[in-house]
Amino acid sequence: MKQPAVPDEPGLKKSERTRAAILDAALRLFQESGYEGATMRAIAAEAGVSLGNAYYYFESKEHLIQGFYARMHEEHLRVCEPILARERRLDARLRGVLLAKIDTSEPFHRFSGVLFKTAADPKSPLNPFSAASEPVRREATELMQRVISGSKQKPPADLAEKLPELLWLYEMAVILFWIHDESKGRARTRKLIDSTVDVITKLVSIGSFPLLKPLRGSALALLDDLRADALPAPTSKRKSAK
Amino acid sequence: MKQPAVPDEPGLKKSERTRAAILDAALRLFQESGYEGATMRAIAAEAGVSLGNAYYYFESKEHLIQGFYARMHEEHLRVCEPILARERRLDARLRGVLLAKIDTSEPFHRFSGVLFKTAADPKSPLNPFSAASEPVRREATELMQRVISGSKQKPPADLAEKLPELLWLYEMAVILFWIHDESKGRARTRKLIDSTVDVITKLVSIGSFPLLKPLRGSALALLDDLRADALPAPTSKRKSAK
DNA sequence: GTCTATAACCGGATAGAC
DNA sequence: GTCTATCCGGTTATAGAC
Repeated sequence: MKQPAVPDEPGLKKSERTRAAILDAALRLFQESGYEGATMRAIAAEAGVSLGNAYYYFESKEHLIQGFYARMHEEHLRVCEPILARERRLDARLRGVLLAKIDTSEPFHRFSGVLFKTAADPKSPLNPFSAASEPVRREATELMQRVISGSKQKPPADLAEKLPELLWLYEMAVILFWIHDESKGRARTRKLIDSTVDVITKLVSIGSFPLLKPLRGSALALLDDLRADALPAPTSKRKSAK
Repeated sequence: MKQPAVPDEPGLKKSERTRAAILDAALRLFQESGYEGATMRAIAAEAGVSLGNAYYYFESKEHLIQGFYARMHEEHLRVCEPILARERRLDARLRGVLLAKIDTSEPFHRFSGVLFKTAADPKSPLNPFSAASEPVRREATELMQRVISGSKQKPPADLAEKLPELLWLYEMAVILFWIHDESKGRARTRKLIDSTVDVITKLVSIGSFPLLKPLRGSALALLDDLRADALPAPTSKRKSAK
């Protein structure tokens, strides 16, 4: 019995270890050579397994990226804790969470374009709207819920209900911008975050003016349409799996 | 052999005809078998040329999609003419142009996902923000300019200046939604267009309220940041963006 | 010098033996 | 679970034909 790699991890079955070794090798090579540069053959070799064996654990090269997602989100959560514990203003909380996101993502900026590329395909399991991404999506939305509920500002009820999802969509837009951002220190993305957080908190605070009621109604109806297409309704039970 | 295909087109050089034949074959096979299903070998065969020859005319499979873009935009323009001649209200003009867009795009919905996927890659020439896409982008923005200037409604000057670009971005968002839309007759995209056109025209009409001046200022500054990223801008000095 | 064709190459993915 | 051998399709090298 050969030990593939990472041979002395405690309390893990062999298959778990092999799987982890492949994922580790992949992430290492992705950072080193980019997504295209890291061939499946090289990843398998780096992990000390055969090509076919790598495919036994990961259906496709794209599926290796799922692990990347999960690790990045974990790291983001960790970094957000002190921010959410410290800040009480909505704008500071939102700004902190977004800056943390791009900071923790920085090591992967180089191949994030390819990542987004595959994520944009409606058929890809990596698509953030897909059923496969539901756990990640829910966790990210919950983080936004915490951003709101921990702040002193209280938006009107109908808006508050949709706000976490809206902010998640906004976070995705920021990430999209970041992917295209080649400026030094991602200065442009930082500026964008500043500007947009400004606009958003202003929108939320004036959102309760009676004058804007019809507009708010239209906008919220719009969000319902959006979700109907992209996501199964969040409250619905798991009645029919796709 | 000697005559590739489409042998009796008038007034075109052989090379032009060969090029057109390859593009025709590609679009035909894309619709028939999807983007992945249509292999370069099959496209070449369908066009009556060798594989190597197809690559002489089109640098890569992706480059075949450029032709698709151009044709779709042409068709869209054609269909928009009567709408712009007829309608005078901003909402009707905008709605008409967007519905025309998804209607003319319908035959290609099936592989539009892959299309968008490649377009999302920052390095791809198909990326709508890239330099290579500048002509298409400019033409689409000009169409939005016509939508505004031909309407009875007159937005405030600072907003009017940015509006065509904003509406183009909005159009892109609608297309992104449409790509993911599998509902019958694209009912969801149609509904989305209705809702968003509603919201947008309301925003434009209340956009001149003095109350909203600071918000408008923030939003317009935001758009400047956005464009600075998309188009190579005069470099600002390294001021601490923190 | 513009076109066209054939024969590789390379890497993602699969089949099937052990 | 792990391997080797192979397929398949995008892409490239390169040799000739017009």
